[in-house]
Amino acid sequence: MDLARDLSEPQRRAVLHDEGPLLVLAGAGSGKTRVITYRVARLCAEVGVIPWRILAVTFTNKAAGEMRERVRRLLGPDAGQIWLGTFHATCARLLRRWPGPAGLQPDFTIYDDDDSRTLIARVIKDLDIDPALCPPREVQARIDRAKQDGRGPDDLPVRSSLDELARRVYAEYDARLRQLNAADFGDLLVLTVRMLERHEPLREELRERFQHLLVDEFQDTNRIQFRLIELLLNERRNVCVVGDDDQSIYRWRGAEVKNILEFDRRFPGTVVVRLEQNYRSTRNVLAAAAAVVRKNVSRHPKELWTANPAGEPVKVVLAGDEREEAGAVARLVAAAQAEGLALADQAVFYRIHAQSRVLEEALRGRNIPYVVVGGFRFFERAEVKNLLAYLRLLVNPADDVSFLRIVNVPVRGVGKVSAERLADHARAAGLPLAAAAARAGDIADMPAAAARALTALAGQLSAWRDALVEGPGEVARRVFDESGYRQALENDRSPDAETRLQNVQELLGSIEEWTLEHSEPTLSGYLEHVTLQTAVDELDGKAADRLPLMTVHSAKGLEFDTVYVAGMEDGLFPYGLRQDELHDQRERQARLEEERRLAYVAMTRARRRLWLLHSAHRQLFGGIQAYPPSRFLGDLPKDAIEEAVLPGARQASAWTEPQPAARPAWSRGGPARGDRGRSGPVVVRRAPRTQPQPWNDPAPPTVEQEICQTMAEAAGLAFRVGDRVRHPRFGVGRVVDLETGAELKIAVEFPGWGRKKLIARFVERV
DNA sequence: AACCAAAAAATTTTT
DNA sequence: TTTTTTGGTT
Ligand SMILES: Nc1ncnc2c1ncn2[C@@H]1O[C@H](COP(=O)(O)OP(=O)(O)OP(=O)(O)O)[C@@H](O)[C@H]1O
Repeated sequence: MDLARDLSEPQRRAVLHDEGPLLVLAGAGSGKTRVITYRVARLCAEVGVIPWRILAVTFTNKAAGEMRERVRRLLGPDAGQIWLGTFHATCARLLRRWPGPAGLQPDFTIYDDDDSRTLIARVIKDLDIDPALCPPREVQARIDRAKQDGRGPDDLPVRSSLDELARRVYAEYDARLRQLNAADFGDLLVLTVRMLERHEPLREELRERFQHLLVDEFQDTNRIQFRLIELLLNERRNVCVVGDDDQSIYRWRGAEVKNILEFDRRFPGTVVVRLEQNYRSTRNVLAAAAAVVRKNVSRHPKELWTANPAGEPVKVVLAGDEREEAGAVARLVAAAQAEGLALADQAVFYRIHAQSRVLEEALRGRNIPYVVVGGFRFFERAEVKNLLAYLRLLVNPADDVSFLRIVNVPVRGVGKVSAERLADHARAAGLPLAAAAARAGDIADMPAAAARALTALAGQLSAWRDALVEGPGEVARRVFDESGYRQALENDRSPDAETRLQNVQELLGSIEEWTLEHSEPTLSGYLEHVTLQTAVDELDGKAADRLPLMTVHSAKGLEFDTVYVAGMEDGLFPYGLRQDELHDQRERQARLEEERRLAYVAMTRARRRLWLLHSAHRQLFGGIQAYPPSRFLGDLPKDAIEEAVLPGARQASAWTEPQPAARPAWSRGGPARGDRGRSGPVVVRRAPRTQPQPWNDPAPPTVEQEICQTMAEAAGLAFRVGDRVRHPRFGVGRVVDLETGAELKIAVEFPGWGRKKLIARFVERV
């Protein structure tokens, strides 16, 4: 470990900081994560802190894995002992070790978002509340928020009838979770905090145990996470937090920037270290990003400079529609790859997942391998969740949500009515569904066929449970075969049945693989690993070279040589500021600032090259609309950027007939009335911009020509303005312009024939 | 109970 | 536009 070589002077100060609270507040790419990594390594190697006495929290499992790997390189195998993970994973680990004090039983199930919503819907039904008055999504959001703030049902404000309903549902939902021996994501934090608050001996034990706490990305922690840190700190207060208030992008799910901005007030005596040098990006990239975030009013101004070269200007590209935009991205990626830049060193970002599809199509069209991070995740697919539900039921027989999921998968003649009867009976008898199913014959009004199926299922479940000793992989395979689910999928003649079968096979493979990688593999451990996966975990490096596609949120903390941001339009990025939906001006302002920070995060992921693309028109959620360029593009310093207009956007006037309301087609109740606000897609009438350069003009090629050129090169058609070409009919001429479209076209000036537009592949270079 | 067609809803961002 | 829910038929 060579601190002098690997760290700047302020970084070293943070790494060498002795005891007491430490705050590293610094801009993007300034080496904050490196500080945590080296500090952990040094605490172990030089200060002599025992690795398992260190707790370091990262934002994603992937970040944790990378940090562990780096520490391992600095420290050796002891790195495996460090408590290193996300808040959720860390809490799950604590709760697994001390389930009792938290009010759980060992092998409790962790419910993901979906499971939790399912249970909430069920509770609403059981409480005889009209679901129309009380949408499960809405209630779930309230419960989540409450848990993030560490509030129970009785702490909820009651200002409306929905508040009152939500409070009742929350109370019953929590009671149900305990009954089912389950915890939702929020509970992982809530139960851990409550356990520490209420059990002094355990609190003291853990305070004694963890001599040092370190938290990365502290700007996006919420109240209960802050509380957890407070509870774990002993009188030496060895806590090191790092973050950047400009990168706080999770306010919407309860993150409190205050946690970092007021950290030194909450912990008097905090040593504050600022890092002002960016090591990641070129000067142009940094200047562009800084110009966007600088406009925020509520921020702590900070210095950020770089010794890196100015590099290429940031490219701003206007496309006619989302397909042209996607095509341009695909071509640029291919061109960069042809120049030797691996796909994994590039990345495409977007504001919302719905944008990925058209990009995927364009990439498939060019045979560019890609991976979509987040979105519809593998473990969220119905067929995968079905098998997982069986497995969860083996580990936790009280898991009624899982039972209801699989009770008729594969179809075994237990329909809605029978399932409902079973549930009523179980509730009256105070039994879990699986236990009630074992004696289904005793239930009044239960059809004989359904009763037989239920008893058989119960029998199978207990047989598989007995087989758990054979290992997770073996049991999973048996469940898939013996439940008849495999048969059902094989017999299914629908077009995507094959994919579903493959997905389940992949799940079985994933279980085997996980089993091999762990010394004491338990099914319960695997299930936890699956549920606590974060989006970017899929990006683990060992796979083949693929282009990552992700939302800007998922990109936080990552870096790539070249970054493409698609959809830089007002109404899409910034998103969600529509005046007619969001009346509260303060809230609007706060959201706009968060969108700005989001743009800052997106741009500062780029090391060398940054492309910002936007479309004049876009089809999203059904309807086609005109979108003005993102206001963030207007903030970019002119001397750090270069603008280009793709052919589809040049004949803009043809496109700008008045568009109806700027809202999703499905919610449109006629044209929008009144003020649409400054945000959101509006009708734009854009004069065609930059004319193509005359061929004899000495000016350097415009970006659009450059784009066309890189695209052409990628297609194996390397034409530049000025090249001499031969055409079978017109003879030899000189290229004066390039144009993209479905086919690359070039404009050629032929002596005697004049200027001709030709499809490039019919022309030969001479 | 199972299946299919028609109607309704949904779209930020995620652990 | 796509996905989920519903209602009606077999
Ligand atoms: N002292 C240094 N000298 C050279 N390179 C460094 C130094 N410190 C960090 N880097 C490099 O700079 C890049 C950014 O570092 P790091 O990810 O630690 O920054 P960060 O502040 O956590 O970034 P962000 O907040 O944007 O996620 C990395 O590629 C890292 O290897």
